[in-house]
Amino acid sequence: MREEVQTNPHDLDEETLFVVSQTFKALGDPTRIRILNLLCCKEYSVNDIAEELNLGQSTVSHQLRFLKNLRLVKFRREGTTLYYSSADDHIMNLLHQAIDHAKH
Amino acid sequence: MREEVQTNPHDLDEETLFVVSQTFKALGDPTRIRILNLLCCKEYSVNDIAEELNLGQSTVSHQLRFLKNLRLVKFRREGTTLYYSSADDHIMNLLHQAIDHAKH
DNA sequence: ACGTTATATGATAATATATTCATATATACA
DNA sequence: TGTATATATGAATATATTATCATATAACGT
Repeated sequence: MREEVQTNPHDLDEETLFVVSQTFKALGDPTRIRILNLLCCKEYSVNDIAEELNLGQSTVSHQLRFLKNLRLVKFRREGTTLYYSSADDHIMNLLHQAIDHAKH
Repeated sequence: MREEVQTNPHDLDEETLFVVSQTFKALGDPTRIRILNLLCCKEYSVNDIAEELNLGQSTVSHQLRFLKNLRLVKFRREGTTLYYSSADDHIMNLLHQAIDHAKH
């Protein structure tokens, strides 16, 4: 028999809550928003992202790992260079809805 | 003449970045998600929210202030009781899209 | 004015997060 | 094998966030 934690019908189950909050947390940081927005239309190497957005290489790499763990980005290797691109159309769509909304 | 900080056409302006990240930050916490999700369909008093979600009164009040500052919720007074309800249909829509997405 | 109830606020402590620096790894090529 | 380049990683620090506790405020009824 398994624990039934969820008792209130108007509340969300823990798993959903975790996934949703993690996803929005990913979108809740300016640096990650800038990276995702950049990756909207084409792939970029780590260094290109750092240059385009004026960020440190390490910062970009750390944030890409974060986004990769959530499967929001993916990459492909070419020699020593890794080309990152967006991986979740649905979440990218949410992001752009919010950006459009923010711009009025 | 004013400072032109934004030089890269693929990057977002600071104002948009701030609004978007703040909004997603609001949705990036389990407690706030539960509150917003509860307020989806009807209004609740602070104490009712606390009871329904098994949270402290102070916690709920603090989070409601956060959400109110972002105009994601509004309230109406009746005697000593404040009834809170959701105030931004667009953002509530984003939230429910993400919840549906998370539930597969 | 006083007590009661509902909510807000301020301070604190615990935890999480983001960036930076230094260094490690991995691939390519001479 | 040695060097160069691209990226990843770990540690440390600074900052932000969250929940809790105690207390304040605000409205109401007596």
